[in-house]
Amino acid sequence: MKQKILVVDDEPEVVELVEFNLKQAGYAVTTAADGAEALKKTRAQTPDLIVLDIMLPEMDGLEVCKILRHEPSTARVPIIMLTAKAAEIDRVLGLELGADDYLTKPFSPRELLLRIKKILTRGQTAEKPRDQMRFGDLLIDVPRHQASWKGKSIELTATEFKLLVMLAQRAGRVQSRDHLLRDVWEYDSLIDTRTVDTHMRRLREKLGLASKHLDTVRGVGYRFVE
Amino acid sequence: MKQKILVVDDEPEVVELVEFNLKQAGYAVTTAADGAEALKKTRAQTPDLIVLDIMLPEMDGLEVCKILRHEPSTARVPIIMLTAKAAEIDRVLGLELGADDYLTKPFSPRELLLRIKKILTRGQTAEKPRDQMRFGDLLIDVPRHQASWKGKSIELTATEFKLLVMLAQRAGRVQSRDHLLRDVWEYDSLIDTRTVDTHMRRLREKLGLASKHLDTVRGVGYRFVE
DNA sequence: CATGGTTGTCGCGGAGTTGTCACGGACTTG
DNA sequence: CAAGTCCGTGACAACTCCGCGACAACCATG
Repeated sequence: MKQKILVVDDEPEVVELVEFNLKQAGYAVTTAADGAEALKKTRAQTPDLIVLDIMLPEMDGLEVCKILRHEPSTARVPIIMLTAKAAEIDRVLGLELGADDYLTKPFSPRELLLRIKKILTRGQTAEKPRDQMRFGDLLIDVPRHQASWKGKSIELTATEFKLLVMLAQRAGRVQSRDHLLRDVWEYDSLIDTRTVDTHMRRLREKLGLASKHLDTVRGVGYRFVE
Repeated sequence: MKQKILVVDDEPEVVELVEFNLKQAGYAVTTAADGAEALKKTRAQTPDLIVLDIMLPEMDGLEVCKILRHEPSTARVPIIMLTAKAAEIDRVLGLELGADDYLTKPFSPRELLLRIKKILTRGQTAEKPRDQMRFGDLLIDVPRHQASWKGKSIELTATEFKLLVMLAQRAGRVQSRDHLLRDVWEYDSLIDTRTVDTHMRRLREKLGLASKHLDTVRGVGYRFVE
């Protein structure tokens, strides 16, 4: 029994790219180009997962997400959000819409596939809320925008916090400076990649002992280790 | 839109009792008498919740649960387990099948209803707005449209009050200016985000000491702290 | 249409944050 | 082991962000 995935985006190229890759990977794919269509198709076929762009004509992705979450029959369908700008992630997280994951454009199809698999194979019991993460004594609470070590809160600036979250959410995997720049800063920013270093330093200073989670991978980038 | 519940038990009396009570409470109920039937009906209609007896002929409830959890389209359907003996609870828990709750027979229908409601209303993100909130000496009464500090009422304008309520209802979580604009001022108003600042200032002035609850999170937004 | 209250905008200024750069140590490579 | 690359560090200047005072637009009410 193939798993059904609904892809929602108003850019045909994106839809096509994603559709092709997902079908390749053995999923049954349906598509929608705007919010209304997305709602209709979701209700009709209850897909196993939805890939949902934030920027949509008329009704945007956040709105769609909200509505789906309020209808019992669709409340539990996992949703992966696509955002063009890193800044939008704040809104996704802040609204607590319960998106199961998100990705900033441009993204590699492989990356998307990985996340889809992760969500679909985890049962209901498996790791749930991504908006709060604990690594030993280090606690990261995204909606509260607060990190703490052994219960004592750590004061981080906006960028530092975002950087930490990005690293923690991809714990284990190395993130290149370019990648981090794209995700933490706006993706076409003209910022020097060495700037990331500086922010890592400041982040490490403030984290104190907890900075043991932040690994430098020489020649590649940084990695969050558990 | 009625929520669908599937009741699985091989004792007709139990099924009848539960079915009656759930229908009374406004749910759409289907039933199954054994494991195979349960699986078939679940796949066919994706109920919003399943009440599942452990003791079943042929394939028992634990088995059913396991199978459902492994199929993506059903993995997220909440399950309440019914057990005849308290000892069986250990098995339910031990197997980590991810039953969302359990009940030992004999149980009161009211008890079951309570648990069902609890499960169905959670997850829908539905931040049910409380109509009265207290934070220390600060009292916020939404229907009366009134806030008070140590019993003394605070005169707030319409916007100020709405702003306060929005923040308080999401206490702890940071709200970006954009988000506040969307919620307090309807939708895609063309209002400058800096306007939020001004209103925060006025709100703080009027709240006096109570304004300690209103945190500024630089670069992100505002947060109500308890 | 005058009045009083409410609401959105603007510009200023200080505190805090952020990006850059140059230096030097650490690690890699041949 | 010498040259080259890469990263951590300290310092600094530019900038951003938020609180504030002031003001004009708006709106209901008498």
